[in-house]
Amino acid sequence: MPELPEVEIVKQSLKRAINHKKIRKVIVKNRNLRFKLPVNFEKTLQDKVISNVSRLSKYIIIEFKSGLFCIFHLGMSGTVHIIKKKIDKITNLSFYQYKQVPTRHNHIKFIFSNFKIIYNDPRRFGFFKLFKSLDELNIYFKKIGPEPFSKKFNFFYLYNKIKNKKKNIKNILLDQNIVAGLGNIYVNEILFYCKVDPKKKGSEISKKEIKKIIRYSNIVLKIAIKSGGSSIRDFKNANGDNGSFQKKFKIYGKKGYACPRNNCKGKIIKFFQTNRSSYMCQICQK
DNA sequence: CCGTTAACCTGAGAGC
DNA sequence: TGCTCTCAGGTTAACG
Repeated sequence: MPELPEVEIVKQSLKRAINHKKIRKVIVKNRNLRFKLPVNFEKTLQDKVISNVSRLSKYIIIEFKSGLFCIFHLGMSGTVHIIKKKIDKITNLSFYQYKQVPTRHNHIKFIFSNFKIIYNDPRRFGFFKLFKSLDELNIYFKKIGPEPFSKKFNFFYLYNKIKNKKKNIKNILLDQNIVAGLGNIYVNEILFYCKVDPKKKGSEISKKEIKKIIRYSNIVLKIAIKSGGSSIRDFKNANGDNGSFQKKFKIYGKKGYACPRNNCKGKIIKFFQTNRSSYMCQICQK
């Protein structure tokens, strides 16, 4: 489900809620995520104080005062929920309040003093990992490519990465070791803006097109973050709010529609590239 | 090294 | 209603 903009949105809302707070207790209902949760997971995190929350690629990184790191990935269907504890003034009873609490697949609960965080993930492709130090963390992320917004993601970098590639540009851009954080929706959208055929080989992409890919990666992702991400099926930020970037999709999920480009008479077609759906206008994407 | 495929899971929606 | 089939925002182990 989540690509860079959605993960960024989750990170922002999560950071506001948990930064500088102490985890009082961790309760695990199901350890069988993408990777089995470490046996010491609950104990390691109990009573730890959070000193920062950040994002790298599609990962959220929680840093603790003690120097420990906990990272997690949402996979395809992971969601994070902040649930505030309210106290009824008449009965003095406390209860948790959330716009819509999921009933199933709540695998992990992080209990704080006046709220709790729930990790929900129906398909269980998400996962958590612990690292004892920054060095360990850096080793884990060593292969990940540059963030699309970073100066490292520039013309020379991308040109050298793709100039000899036989792989199609769509799959190149989905490769997290080339550039971090792009996923199926945003790669489809970016290539439409660039007027580039997703089937084109890396070696066939012109220098002009490389520059466009970099520029539109930045533009599309920035607008998506500003829109709160894309909520197609069930994406919500940690406060339960939907994003709105899905309303701005040009081609994703728009099979059979007319090309949204002015003066283009093309139709949007759908096809598969390595088992993942691709959309394009056959006339203006070359 | 490179590129391709299958596998990991559940649920929603389409078609019958 | 209900069955069966396809598809979904991601990653990675295993193979040639």
